[in-house]
Amino acid sequence: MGDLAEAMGLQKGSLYSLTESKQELLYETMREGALAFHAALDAIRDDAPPAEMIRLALRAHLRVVAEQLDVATIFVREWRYLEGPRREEFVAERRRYEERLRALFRDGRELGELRTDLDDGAAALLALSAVNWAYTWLRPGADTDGLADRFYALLIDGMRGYSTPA
Amino acid sequence: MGDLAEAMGLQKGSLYSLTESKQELLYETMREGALAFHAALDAIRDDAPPAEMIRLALRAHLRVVAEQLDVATIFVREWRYLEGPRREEFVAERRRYEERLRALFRDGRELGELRTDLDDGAAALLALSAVNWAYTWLRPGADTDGLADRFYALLIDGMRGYSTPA
DNA sequence: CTCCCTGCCGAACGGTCGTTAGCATTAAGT
DNA sequence: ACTTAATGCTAACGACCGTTCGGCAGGGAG
Repeated sequence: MGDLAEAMGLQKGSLYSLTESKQELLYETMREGALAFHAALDAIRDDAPPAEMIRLALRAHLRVVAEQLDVATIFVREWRYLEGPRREEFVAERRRYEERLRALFRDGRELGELRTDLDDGAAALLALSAVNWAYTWLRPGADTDGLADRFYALLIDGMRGYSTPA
Repeated sequence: MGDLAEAMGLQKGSLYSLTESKQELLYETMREGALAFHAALDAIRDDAPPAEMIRLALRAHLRVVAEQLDVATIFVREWRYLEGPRREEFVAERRRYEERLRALFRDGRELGELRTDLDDGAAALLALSAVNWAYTWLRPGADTDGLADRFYALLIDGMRGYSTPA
């Protein structure tokens, strides 16, 4: 709170006419993160084939991380300092997001675009790991679309064979 | 330190006849983590083909995470509270580990087992993201070998086509 | 011009936490 | 038996930090 006040040019105590508590601040930032990630996912066209949806979802997620690095950091790392019902709300929110991502892989399998023996749980976990870890190395201004496409290519076509024609 | 003392059945102050400071404790745990990860990588047979090396490296890493979850957590998340030269030492140590992993992908490409247009930087980053994120969901006692093999299969063969015959 | 509300200040409170210092106890070494 | 060292306890210090509270300034409404 001291650092925040200094950055705002205020006294420490003056913050409490703007927010209720530090927890509340953390909570609101978490909500902002959840909103940003879900909104980014909402914004991609939902009439694309499943694999393309996955590519766009990776782009959307990485873009949020790069453009709102502080919010993303809260959403990925600092959320665990939330207490009580606010923490539970976060866990539910994140589970919902992960489920949306997993659904993309399940659709891809069921609609025949991805391999029929795909373990969509592992696939979603792998993709989520990549994007969740991104806050540690992504720098604002990076070419997130290019990065997402590289990850997408690796995930879809693998590292062994050559890419199958589109 | 209070929690630690309580867990050891000691008074807070008594810890300081066993360690120099909290920083020192954090530093030693980080060293233990670095040692464990490197040792696990050393232990895999180095005469295997590159792709197999990657599979074994994933297994080795996940095993360390599951068996020494606390140490792995320090190595992945808490290291940033290290200060001064100890922090720099960690950064160098981690870079060395990442470089070792990246070399596996480079070898795979150069020796012809992985695709010739492989971006080994992105490939290593993807693999590292998966294993680094593991501390958030891996539970002790999990089947880490099976998990590693699932990740390996996804990374190598991709999610689209069927596995190429061995 | 006055009243009141809002925003901020300044200071202090209360709690937490890492750390230190001095003392008591015990076991080992010579 | 005397020294030495190790081990842990008690108590307290000092710093940090989130939060509270009384009061002051200033600007808009009446």
